[in-house]
Amino acid sequence: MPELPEVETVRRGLDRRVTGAVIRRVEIFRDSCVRLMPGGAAQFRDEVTDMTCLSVARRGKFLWIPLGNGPAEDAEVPEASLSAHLGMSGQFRIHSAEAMPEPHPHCRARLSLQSGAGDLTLDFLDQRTFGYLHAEELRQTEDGHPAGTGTLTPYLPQSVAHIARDALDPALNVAAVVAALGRGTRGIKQVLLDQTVMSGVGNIYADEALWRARVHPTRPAHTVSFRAATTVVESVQQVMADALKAGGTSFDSLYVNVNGESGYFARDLDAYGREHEPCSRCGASIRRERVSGRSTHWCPSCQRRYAPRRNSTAVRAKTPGM
DNA sequence: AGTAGCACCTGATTGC
DNA sequence: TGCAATCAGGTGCTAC
Repeated sequence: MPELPEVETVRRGLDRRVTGAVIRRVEIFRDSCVRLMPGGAAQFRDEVTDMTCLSVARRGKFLWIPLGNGPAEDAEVPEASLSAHLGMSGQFRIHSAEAMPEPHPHCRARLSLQSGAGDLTLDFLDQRTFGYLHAEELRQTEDGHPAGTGTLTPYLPQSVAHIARDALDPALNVAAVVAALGRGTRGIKQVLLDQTVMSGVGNIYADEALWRARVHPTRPAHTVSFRAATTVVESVQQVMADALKAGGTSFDSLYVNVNGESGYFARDLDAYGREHEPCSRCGASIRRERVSGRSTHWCPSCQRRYAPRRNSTAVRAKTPGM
């Protein structure tokens, strides 16, 4: 499930049942679900089999399980990382050995785990196959803070090193994010979606945060004031915290937690998916338009499109309406 | 350096 | 009814 609140819901579900368990068997049903490893599925199987899951960690939408050779102790230096990204449609499902169904048609991999509470299977499902698994090395974070949510250690997988800390990370450098949101020629929504500035924001919560902050999604970043950019960051943090409380947003069975259950935030969305419905703040009709390939929603009354100030000497092209 | 565009996939839904 | 076009919540590579 794509954005931060959904991935965090999955992380919590995994953490409760997987931490401390030992990976005993790996079945790969579709080789291409293992990426970023020269040896592919076979190498993945070799590197994770018989390793212990020390914890389940997350930064933005990236998940990883620090692996060790002995009993689970999150304080120790992990030997390796079992890393995962859910892409657009990835899911993890956990079943106890007694109640294990046949693998779902979209099941790409199944891990069999031995835990203190009994044997489990961990299925990785992914309809659109943009998600993936891999095993890799970890490295220390530069700031020495914990690498993300769900780990106390500063050890971060190599593949996550280029991703900024996420919106709900206490170690996030908010001032740097605010500065970045006010820089460049891209629209502010594009900057919000840039995972190297601040991670975890996807298409739904970008639209929601900008609606809350009353900022138009295509407004060029360099025209956004310090004050407005600050409000945008705070709105991102608030909307994600609200969504997390509701167990994330889901529209259908593609987006569920590790037990296959849906979250409830969809009914609390104010902009995303509400084209032609009245703005819950002012009543104007919510608009939708494709902006660089992504469906973008906003209130044309609360979120004014940027219109450069008229210049008496220059003749300007007519700016399109809202 | 910063940014836009496209490629990577499957499946459900919409429109002719 | 059947088939094609369109849409879906992400990331990363390439080329300008």
